[in-house]
Amino acid sequence: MSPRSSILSTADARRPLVAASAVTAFARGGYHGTTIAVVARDSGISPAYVSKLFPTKERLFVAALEECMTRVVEALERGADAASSQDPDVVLDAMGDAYAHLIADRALLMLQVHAQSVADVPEIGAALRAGLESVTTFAKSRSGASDAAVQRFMAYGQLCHLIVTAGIEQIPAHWATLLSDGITHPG
Amino acid sequence: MSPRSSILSTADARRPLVAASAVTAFARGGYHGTTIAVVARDSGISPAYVSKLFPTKERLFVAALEECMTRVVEALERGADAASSQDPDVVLDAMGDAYAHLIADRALLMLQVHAQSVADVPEIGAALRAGLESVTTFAKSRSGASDAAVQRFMAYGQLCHLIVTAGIEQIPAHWATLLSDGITHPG
DNA sequence: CATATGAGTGACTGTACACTCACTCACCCC
DNA sequence: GGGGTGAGTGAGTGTACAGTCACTCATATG
Repeated sequence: MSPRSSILSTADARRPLVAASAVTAFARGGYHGTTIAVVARDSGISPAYVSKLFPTKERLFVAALEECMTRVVEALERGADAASSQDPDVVLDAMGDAYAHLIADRALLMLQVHAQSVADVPEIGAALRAGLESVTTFAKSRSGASDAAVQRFMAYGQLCHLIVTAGIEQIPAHWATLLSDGITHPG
Repeated sequence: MSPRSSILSTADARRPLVAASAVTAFARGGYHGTTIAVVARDSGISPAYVSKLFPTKERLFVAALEECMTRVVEALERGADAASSQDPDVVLDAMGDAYAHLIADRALLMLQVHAQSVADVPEIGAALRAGLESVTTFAKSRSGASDAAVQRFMAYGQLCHLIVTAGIEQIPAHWATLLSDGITHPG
């Protein structure tokens, strides 16, 4: 243990930390709207080193997205484990609540929306599909719900994304409450 | 450019044409990923003149989004008019089919996804909310369906956006068909 | 014809950004 | 203590792009 200001780490140890910073940074500005310099600042390292850890911006975004989708599945898992019964609809509901709780800070939600926006970049599209596959298959197999119920689960998840990104939950008009009704918000 | 080939028009007549080009251009690359020069080329005018017609890129995007949302409502209207009965659920279904037909070329769909992505830009967020308000209120009032049915209509619309942007419809796996099932695709 | 008005542009400016490279320095093993 | 390996950076480079401006020219009217 050197008492020195040894901030040295291994590249392999640093990469996931940078990916975690990238999640919040890209969530804020999207793919094109976020610079490597911002991710570097959030990570406490130089832009040059970010580029060394992730050879292209695209790869950095993919790493962030993978991190994001992993956290989503973990949240669903925790929700399912905490369900009051193992009835498929109850489990699915519990997953929905867990998801709503997870995205209270908006970062994981926004990143998914941004990813949709640039899914035509092949590597990003592939990562998005992989993430959706794990979410969907997990929701289906863990809950044991019908295909239709899982589809509905995902559909209302997407509606939730729209409500948050567009800021609909703060609108008092009837059309807005109609959309938000029953969608669990962050406190 | 040779003065012969230039066809003079009024700025007010040209603006909507440029907005229409902007719809497809922004749909392709999103807000940050699309340059004014691209819109200019698609419109057959110079970048400088695009900037004269729309003083900022932001305003240009807003114009495109407004055009987009207007076309969506018009499509819903046509769908409702073509419904086989005036039963609320039937009308809503007909609107869904009309929407699916409208977004066959993906441009109007992609633009909405891109708009979500940059909805934190105040003017764009406002335009998005305005568009969603007109879609939602129209769907509700024209169909006469329950709030819950309209909410479901919108939720599955969002799921449709996800399916198309992520390219899920081409995946033969079960998780993918589960999501796409019953969502009308373009031929 | 003379002059005004407005459409439309070429050339430019300032800036921002992804990525590179030569380099420094910390740590480890002898 | 000396040399090798890899962490980490400062200073660039090339490029792309939003917005500006002085200008040309077409048309309209007296």
